[in-house]
Amino acid sequence: MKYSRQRELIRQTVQQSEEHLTAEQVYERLKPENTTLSLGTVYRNLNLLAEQGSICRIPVPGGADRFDRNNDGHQHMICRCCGKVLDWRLPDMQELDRYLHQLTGFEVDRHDFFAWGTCKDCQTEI
Amino acid sequence: MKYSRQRELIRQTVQQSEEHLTAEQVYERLKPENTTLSLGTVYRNLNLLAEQGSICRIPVPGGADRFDRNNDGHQHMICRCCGKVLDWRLPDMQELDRYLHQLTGFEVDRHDFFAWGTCKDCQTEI
DNA sequence: TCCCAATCAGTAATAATTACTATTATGTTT
DNA sequence: AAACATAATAGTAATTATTACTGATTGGGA
Repeated sequence: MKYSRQRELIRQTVQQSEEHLTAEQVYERLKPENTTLSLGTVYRNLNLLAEQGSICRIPVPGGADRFDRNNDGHQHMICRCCGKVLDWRLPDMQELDRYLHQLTGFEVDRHDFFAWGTCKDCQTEI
Repeated sequence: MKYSRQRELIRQTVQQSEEHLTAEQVYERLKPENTTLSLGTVYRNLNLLAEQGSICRIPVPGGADRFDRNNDGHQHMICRCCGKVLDWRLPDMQELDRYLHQLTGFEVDRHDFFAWGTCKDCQTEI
């Protein structure tokens, strides 16, 4: 893979962010300083980086995919009300994989675990 | 909620299918016998039925949502190769909810747990 | 039977993402 | 350092999944 300034900027943006950014958000953050940057370039590079493993895709059902600097198998909790995404960790995923393999012959290579609900802030608002 | 012939047909189609159908697939199955049926009607009713709990939405990351007759909190395994969706069951989800609530205050009302990988059939093909 | 809101069909619009194409940048070879 | 091959880009068009809109139809109670 050939170096590109754009890809480098996109990787840094995701890796330096505390939030889980969408492609659009990455674009918006970089566009002011990089006027010729194209949204297509952001999408293409986020896909490349996710495939290659340097960032992690969070394929949020019913919304735009988000990207996360961490790629260490943590899970996500999504608030139906405000769309916030929280991280948490579910232990013993490997054991689950072994169990599933025994049961079905399925070779699992990744998990997307979403817990849907209402976050603390939104509960008090209602 | 008022009765409608279209909604009834859509519910039956999902509930009688062994597979996990997309809105498009439900439409394709019903269209030949119901020439005036509209795709919008299929989407609207699938949403209604899912909200009301008589069918279950499977929001597949990176693809069209699928609908399942079962609504009993089972999980799904998706084959990257052929797109097949398998069912399985993860025990003790309630305990997990309690744990998450204690940890974050998040009120969890549903889980989407996807295990991604390669199914038995596709493994032998490669 | 009359009425009204729920539902429909058909179409247009939207949102997220990918595909296409001509141009530019990168790394390598002379 | 100039020339080359090709990966990557910008900008735009296209695609996919889904929702919104509108005027006609239908279900079910008064």
